[in-house]
Formats: sequence, C-alpha cells, structure tokens
Amino acid sequence: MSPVEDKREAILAATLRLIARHGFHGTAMSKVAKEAGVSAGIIYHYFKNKDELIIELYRVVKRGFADALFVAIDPGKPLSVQIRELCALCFRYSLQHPREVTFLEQFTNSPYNEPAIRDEVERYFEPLLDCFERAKKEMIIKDLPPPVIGTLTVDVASSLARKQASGVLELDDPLIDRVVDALWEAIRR
Amino acid sequence: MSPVEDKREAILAATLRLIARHGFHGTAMSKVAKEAGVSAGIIYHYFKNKDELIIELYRVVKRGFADALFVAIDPGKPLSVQIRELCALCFRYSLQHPREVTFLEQFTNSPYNEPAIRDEVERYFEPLLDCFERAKKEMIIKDLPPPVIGTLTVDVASSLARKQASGVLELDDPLIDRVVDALWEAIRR
DNA sequence: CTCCCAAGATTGAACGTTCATTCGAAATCT
DNA sequence: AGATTTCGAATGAACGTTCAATCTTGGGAG
Repeated sequence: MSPVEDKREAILAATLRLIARHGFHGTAMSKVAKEAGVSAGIIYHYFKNKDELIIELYRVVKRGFADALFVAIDPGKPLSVQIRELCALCFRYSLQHPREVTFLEQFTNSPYNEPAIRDEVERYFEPLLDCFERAKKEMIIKDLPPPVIGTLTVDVASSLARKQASGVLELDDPLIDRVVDALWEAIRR
Repeated sequence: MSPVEDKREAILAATLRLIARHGFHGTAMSKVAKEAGVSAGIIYHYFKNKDELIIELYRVVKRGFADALFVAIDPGKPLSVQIRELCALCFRYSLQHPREVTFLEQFTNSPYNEPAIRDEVERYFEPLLDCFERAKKEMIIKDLPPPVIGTLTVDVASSLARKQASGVLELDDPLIDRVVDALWEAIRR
C-alpha cells in the first residue's frame, strides 16, 4: 500500500473511532487530525470538507459490511441454509465491529442520509437481496418487501449488537443461534 | 396550562422538530429559540444548558411512547392477544410520530445515551416487560432475554417506521398485520 | 552515482464564522 | 413594590477551512 493511501485510511479510521465514541457533534476536524497523527490541513488534501469525509467513510464502512456478508453466499448450499448463515454473519460482524455499527446507526438517522447516497450504497447489497428474491420465488420464505426482510436480519443484528456493546445484554453463541432460529421462523413460509 | 409551562413545552417541541430535521449537529440554540418563538436567553431559564434540554426531551418523548403503549395492556384479554396488540401499537405509534422515532434513534446512538439516563427511562416500560415475563412463565413465548424481546418488537417497528418515512417502504395496514404475524411467530413457543 | 529541481505532500498558525452561554435591563405578573 | 419572567446584544471559546511556507520524493542531467 502506498504511503498516500496509508494516510487517507488513517484519517478515515480516526474519524470512525472518534464518531463512534463522541458522535458527529463531538468530533472536530482538529481532533480527527490529532487522532490520525496528521496535521489539520492535510485532511483537505484528501477530502473536500467534513461532510465529504463522513460520506466517504459511510461508503467504506458499508462496503466492508457487504463484503463480510458475501462469504455466506454459496450456491452449492440450500437457500434456507444460505439465509440462516447470512443472519448469523450479520450478528458476528456486528458484534465484532461495534464502532462500525454505532457509526452506521448515527449516519442512517442523520441528515447525511440523503436518497442519492442511500441508493448508491444500497447497490452493494443487491447480490444478497437476490438470494432472498430466489427464496421468495421458491416459496421458502414469506413474500415480504425487501426492506422488511432487511430489518428482520441486518437491523435486528445491529440493534442487538448495540445493546451488547452498551452492556444491557450478553450475547453468547448459543443465544445468537436461538435468535437466528427465531428470525428464521419469522420469515419462513 | 400555565403560560410558563406553555413556553417550556414550546421549547421542547421546537427542539424535537429541529433535531429530527437537522440532527444534533445542525440544531443551534438560537435556531431553537427562533423556532419556539422565544428569545435565546429564556431557554436557560427553563433548562440548565443544551445537554440538559436534550436529555429532558428524551425523557418526555420516551414517556409519551410508553404511555401510548399502555393502552394495549388489558388483563381481561389473553396474553397472546395483549402482546400482538402491543406490537401493532408500536407500529402505529412509530408511523404516526416519525419525528419522535428519528430523535430517539439519534439519541440512542449518541454519547448522550449514558447508563444513568437509560436506566431511569427504562423504568417507564417495566409494566410492559412484566407482560412478557408472564407470557414466558406460562410458556406462551420463548424464554429470550427482555432486550431481545424489545428488539423484536419496538426496534423492528422503529426501523420500519424510519424506512417508511424515508420513502423506501410503503407500510399499509395489511402489511403491518403480516409483519406483526411474522414477529409473533419469531417469539412464540 | 550524485546532484538538482519540480511536483506533490504536509505543516500549523491564522482567519472568519458560528455557537452556547451570560447578563443587565426591561417587561410582566402577583 | 417585589418577584419572576423575558429579552437580545455581548462574550469568549471552538470550529471548519485556508494558505504561505516547508518538507519529501522521484527521476532526469551531468
């Protein structure tokens, strides 16, 4: 990796850490610079301004999440197994990446989340949605709209991961399995 | 209602509207004053500072949400009916109060959400949790931790309400019924 | 192999703006 | 009249952003 990309990614990583801990409001550009070990000015060499930095971080984090889920797709296995693995992966990723989850939830509920960016990022997940579309056609799962399916998988995992991170819930492997079972019973036909 | 309380509530209502539209980051005290039709200084007569204003708004909104759910509790009806009505009420309230939902989601994922405030507000919902505890004892629903049950009801409703508000989903009454059915199948034994 | 220089990378102090908060004075209520 | 409520200009701190100056890099000339 070139040193240039190193610095750019250091800025993105620092922004993620600070926003997860202190929110958008508490994350000043000067703090990002200090956390990343660079000067304040250089951020504007890589990103147009603070908004662009945050939006780019959103793209990167969403892309990473999508990539993590892709390993669940294995056309050799039955769709029901693929979907359950997808759910389980959502949980594992969310639990192992609490900062990413917190950032994504903050972004989603903020004015940053404009339709253009949402549509652009949603495209990363199209192959995963295909998986659900095929399961619908084969009458394996209920014919619910994709956003509902998304809520019953990704959003439930994120919500529980946040509760785990804040200490109000202890999610161990057996409990994750039981929740995945429950979600499967919600969407299966 | 006394004029004093009027002004206080005008400030809270203005804060809710602005935060839902522009986020914490874009909501300045001067804007709150203008939106509420009062001077900037008077806010500090009713609230210690911006943080206290936002935390108090959180209490008020959470309390309103809990109160809206209480009408589902009717000891004359079977627990299974009460729980399904609770879910349905979550949906109706969330859909009719998009600003409240957006604000709550932002608050929950921000550094404002400290354990002390969370615990204090969680107490509003204890009678509702009791309902689920009894259903567990009677072997009607699965023995899942309360936070998991909460996620599978309140958080799912909030998440879908947000998607409806942002236009990516059209939630009509028949679809709400089907989602409530799905959630019931997730938690029932 | 060394020197040099142009282009890009990096710095951090400085700038103008915006923000949360204060406060003395004015208005309103009891 | 005294107490409480309300105002809005003033204050100082913090913020996002800029920019002139400095440093680094890589490659062509000698």
